[in-house]
Amino acid sequence: MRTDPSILHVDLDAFFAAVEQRDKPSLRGKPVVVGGIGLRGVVSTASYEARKYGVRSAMSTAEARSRCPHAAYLGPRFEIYRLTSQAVMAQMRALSPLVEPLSLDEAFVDLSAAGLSGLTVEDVTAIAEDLKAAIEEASGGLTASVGAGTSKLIAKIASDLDKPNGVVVVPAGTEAEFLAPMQVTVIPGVGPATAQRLSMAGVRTVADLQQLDEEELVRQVGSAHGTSLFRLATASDDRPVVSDRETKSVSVEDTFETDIIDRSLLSAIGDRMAHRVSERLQKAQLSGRTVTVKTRMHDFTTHTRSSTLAGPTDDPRVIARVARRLLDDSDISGGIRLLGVGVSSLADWIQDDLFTESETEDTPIDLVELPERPRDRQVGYYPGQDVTHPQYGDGWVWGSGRGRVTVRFETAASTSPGPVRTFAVDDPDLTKLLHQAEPAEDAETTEDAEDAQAARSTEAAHPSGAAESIGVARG
DNA sequence: TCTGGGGTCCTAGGACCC
DNA sequence: TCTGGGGTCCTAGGACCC
Repeated sequence: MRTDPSILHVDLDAFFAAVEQRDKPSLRGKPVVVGGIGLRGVVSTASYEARKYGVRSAMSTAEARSRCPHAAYLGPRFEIYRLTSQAVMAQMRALSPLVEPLSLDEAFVDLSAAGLSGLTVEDVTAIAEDLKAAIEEASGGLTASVGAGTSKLIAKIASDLDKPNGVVVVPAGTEAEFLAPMQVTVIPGVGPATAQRLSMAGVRTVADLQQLDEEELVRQVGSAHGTSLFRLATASDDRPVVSDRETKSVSVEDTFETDIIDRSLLSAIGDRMAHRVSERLQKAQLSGRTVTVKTRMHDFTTHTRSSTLAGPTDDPRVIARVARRLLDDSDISGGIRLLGVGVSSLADWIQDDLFTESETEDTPIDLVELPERPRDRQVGYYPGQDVTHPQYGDGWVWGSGRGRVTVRFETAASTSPGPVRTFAVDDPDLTKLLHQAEPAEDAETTEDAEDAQAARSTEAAHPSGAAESIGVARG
């Protein structure tokens, strides 16, 4: 066990909202809510001004709007947050080489790795104040709250006690009494379900927890959880600060504004998600063996289907193919509100493509998958088709019918959905992008003839014949 | 107008092998 | 023919975190 409070936990105050207030001076001092702004959005971060009205993280945006109608409601700008986060993390790394980021706005810093020892409460307080000043300077005015103690648990809990813009250092040797009066839910990992079980055993505070013996705790909440909870409650937490934790999975998911029943539309969306997962795997130089498809029903019940390949892949076609098969095995009757595609069992190397053949052996799937035949061919658009518009940029067809086509615009790099707009099918501004998947027999119009031509040239560029069914022309 | 999106870790059961 | 244990891998679901 450490003998001085050398672990810091740094937590940026209302991070997303604070960045927006930094970049838009008119929002300073006003309620700001960052999160999903659609029908089914939830709040990511509320500024302190908005919290006065009861707006909280994870609350539905609809409820937030009713509590604080005059707040500014903003969609998240993750790229900006990421850059700001990097600048902040750099300040911590300047203090100590051992920094463990937990998210964009939180990190542990181990001062002992900086060669600092025998630290008093006054020493650590001064270090924390200096760090806060450096963070404020480097981030363009963001404040942080810092907790310090002899362990991660103590530092983490301490950083929450004087928010925003505070510093709390817990002296070595006082940990158990520091924790004792607190509710068990202050311990990270104790959520509603565990709290409920513990309360049935008469445990509400950490002091209650400290009275329980380990075997009893394991009986209540299971082996792993019970053991770790017992250690945390008695403040015997010697978990190290770990600077590079490996990624275990990569996934993309989307909740739809309204439930989707149409299988061909879901397949097209699933293909897109597979491509985005692949892009992120490739960027991180990762590949994985297990593909998972997640569906959430109208009643919020959630199901996953997964399939493990013989070797790792980052190939969008392979991920899309497996995902499509898993989705075909899923019950979507009644419609689904969410679809997700993920890859896990990650390796930092990519096996040759050989395994792919054996994987698909028992479930033959055409290398070039065409979207199912559109139900409404006379409109000339089908779900998933790539289009472009001079004003809105590149997008893809979300749905069509009755002489109109609905398009979702999003940039390839963005993970968040863009705007959805509806056009007349003969709108001259809406152009079909060259697309592999358009069946050749439909090459009646000039555009379609170009499509067929493009399909052939795409074929030439992919001698395997395995051009993506979706997204060929996307930048 | 209920309930996001990105993750991590754990459990439990079945298959399969020794 | 019956009875078994242990280990590993895979799958599905759940709790939890920011």
